Amino acid sequence: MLDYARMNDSKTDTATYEPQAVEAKWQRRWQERKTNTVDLQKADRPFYQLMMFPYPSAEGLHVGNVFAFVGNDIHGRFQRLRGWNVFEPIGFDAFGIHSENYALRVNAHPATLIPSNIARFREQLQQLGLMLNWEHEVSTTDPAYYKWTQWIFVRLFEAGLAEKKRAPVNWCPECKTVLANEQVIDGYCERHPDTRVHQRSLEQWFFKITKYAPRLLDNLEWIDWSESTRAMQRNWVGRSEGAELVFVTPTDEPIRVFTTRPDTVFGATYIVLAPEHPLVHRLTTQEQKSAVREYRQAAAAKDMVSRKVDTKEKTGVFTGSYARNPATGDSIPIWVADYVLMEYGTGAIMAVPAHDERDYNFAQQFRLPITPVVEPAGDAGLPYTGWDGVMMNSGEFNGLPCRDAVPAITRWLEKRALGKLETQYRIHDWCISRQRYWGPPIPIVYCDACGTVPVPVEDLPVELPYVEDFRPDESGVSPLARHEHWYRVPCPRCGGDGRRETDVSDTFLDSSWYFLRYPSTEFDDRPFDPELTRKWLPVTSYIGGNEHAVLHLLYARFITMALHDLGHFEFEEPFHQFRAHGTIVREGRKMSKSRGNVVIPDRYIAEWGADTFRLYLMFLGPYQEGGDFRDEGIVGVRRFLEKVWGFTMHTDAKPQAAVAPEAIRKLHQTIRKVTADIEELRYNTAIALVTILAPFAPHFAEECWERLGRAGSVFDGGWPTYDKALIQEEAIELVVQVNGKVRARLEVVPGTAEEDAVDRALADDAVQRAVAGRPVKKAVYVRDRLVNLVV
RNA sequence: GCCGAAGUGGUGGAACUGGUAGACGCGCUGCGUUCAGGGCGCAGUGGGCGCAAGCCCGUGGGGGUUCGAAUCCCCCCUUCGGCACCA
Repeated sequence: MLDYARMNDSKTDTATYEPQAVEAKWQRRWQERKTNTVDLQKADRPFYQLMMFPYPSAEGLHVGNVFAFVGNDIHGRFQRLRGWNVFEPIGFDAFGIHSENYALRVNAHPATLIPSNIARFREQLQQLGLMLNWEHEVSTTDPAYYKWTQWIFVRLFEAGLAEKKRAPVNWCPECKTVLANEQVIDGYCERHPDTRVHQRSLEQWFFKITKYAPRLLDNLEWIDWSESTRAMQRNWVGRSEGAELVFVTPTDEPIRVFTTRPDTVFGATYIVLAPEHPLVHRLTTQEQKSAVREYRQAAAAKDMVSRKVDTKEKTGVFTGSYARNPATGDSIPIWVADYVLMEYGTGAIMAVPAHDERDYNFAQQFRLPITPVVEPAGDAGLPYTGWDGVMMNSGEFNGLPCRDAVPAITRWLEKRALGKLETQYRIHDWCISRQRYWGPPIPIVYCDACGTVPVPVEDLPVELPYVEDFRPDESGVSPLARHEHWYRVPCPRCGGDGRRETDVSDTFLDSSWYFLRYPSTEFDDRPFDPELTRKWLPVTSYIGGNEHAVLHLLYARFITMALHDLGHFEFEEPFHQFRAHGTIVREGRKMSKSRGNVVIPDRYIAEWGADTFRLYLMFLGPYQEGGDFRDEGIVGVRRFLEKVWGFTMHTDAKPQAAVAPEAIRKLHQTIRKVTADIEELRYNTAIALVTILAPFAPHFAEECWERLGRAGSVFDGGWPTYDKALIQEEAIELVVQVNGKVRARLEVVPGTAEEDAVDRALADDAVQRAVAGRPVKKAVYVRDRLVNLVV
């Protein structure tokens, strides 16, 4: 409703701020004038600002996407204003179970849904006013893209980094496919929080990421990443330093164990094998045969969750055999128990009940001997697991501190070939096979004569056929296995009868290299042009959510390292700088559809405009922590823009107009502060001060720029610099403290000498009252800041 | 248990290398705007005492270092996130 009286009241002679009109105008103009594109070949100051490309869901962009993109965009626009040639590309991660499940639910085909979802996303992204370079858009479902995803598979296969093996894998009965370890949360499917994952033994393709474990960890020390993200990766890769020790058995094969405490080997009173351990069978005596068989069957029936949950109640069974403790020479019993896991270490442990909680529980339960070999520094009961102690009951090593005993004892055993120092990693190989439809087919052909044959590069891509029946089933093979006309092909090597691999690859393979593709989208004969790659990569700045810390970010690092080792480029880390942003909650709670508190960006943009919405999202809290979205808050940001609008419309554009020195000084102080804030991603505090709005509210800034009579785009105008001399105040407030408490404030000229400052402080009434006649013992002077008088 | 991040008014959050705690916003209170108000303007807004000038207390809790601590050190508590029968 228009109120003319009010409009006259507000003394507006220019139209009021109408964000919708301003935004539509500038979005159109940016497109026409190609404001947001950068010539990748010619650019001489490349800056690659990467945001995590979205999965184009049917629901459209959610506020988490918007928060992430706007944060990236501000940084990208800012760097551009500072003179960099900023490349800010976007794409769509459209393959995968997520899309496929949605298609199944609404009874449609993903191949028809995805294009319309992408169209919708494009429209929404346009509305946000991001500085996106649409000429380099990618979609992982485009054969021109996944041709190279398959090419990466072939390269890794040829390098021996991909292998097919039968292995116990995580099977989600709901997804009807295997999951990578990274996709299993506490034994439940990442996508189906109520569905327990169970073990199933299947032939699967694995990438040997474990081979890269040491590098994936070591490089974390020098890459410039958020500490939280690095910590998550460190935990996930999980390095343990220790030793591998050898326990001789009656069979010809000894038991190898991994331990982080080789110093305690004299206290190893029994051995435990995982139920799946290959030696169990041969080490089981006749009398124990049925008991062991029964136990192993029970363990196999348990799913991974219940096996890992109960940590106190231990179960196990004696094999009837004994092994020789390499340190004491004693015969110690060999047990089988499911608290030892086949996937970690060697699948066997030496049990030191005096110094390990689990072994202690087990020993008590089965009345096994407990021999202390570490004398604790203080008085600690058993089990004592600390490192502050000295060896006892350990022969010639008695009296040695634990830490020194580790190398000493290991070396002593090594002389007799019974041990060596060893490092273990928790990470497992990356299972990339998916028994589903909506993904790039794994480019392999099986041939009776030639075996496993990779599809030659010139035959790529292996296109995903359009099939109506793509519903997954329990069989453990992909729906593509039901389409004989597709999988029956001649062997690429001998031309004989061949059969395609029918599994498709994990979505995370698609997204593990998209940033390599962006600069090179125009080339269809190479995945990434060597020259452009040398110029634009590694990515200069990557900002995204920590939900991808151990999935996408780890896989992308691995693929980059592998391609580096194969000689494709110089760098081995894809993202020199990565910053994790926080999450947006609403009124203190997580957003969820069931709670009905999801922020729908379109609505806010329609009501308030994209600039206000962008600004508000950034104002909520520290970008790296996220914030609480409250509807009441957004109005303040809008008022702020309106104030600036009114001010701009009334400003005389004549540059020589006399401006108060005070205003110039404030401006320069602001420039200094805002420059530092944006560099550090402290967007919330930068906004509170500014007239320098462009990275935050780009349309708004363009409009003001134009109305102030400037030519071109504000983004080509450069970032203002501040003048140190102009920041200097003419008079500053000097705080006077007496015994650390503020008692007075004095106006002084900058650079006042200590003596003068103290004299002036003492002359002040309030200071005199506080001093109360006592002698001044000491005076602390911080130039232009404060005087502290100690009495 | 291990690793990481964080605890500041009614509220979201500011505070540079230790130097005026509470910027900026929301909310609230009062006043004004010839009715009204999801508008605008002005003033106020950490707690306590006081007519006032002013004084005292205050950054999760307890110690410490310092002329001076939200900030540094030690111990503890809480919240969030990651890892976890990982040997």
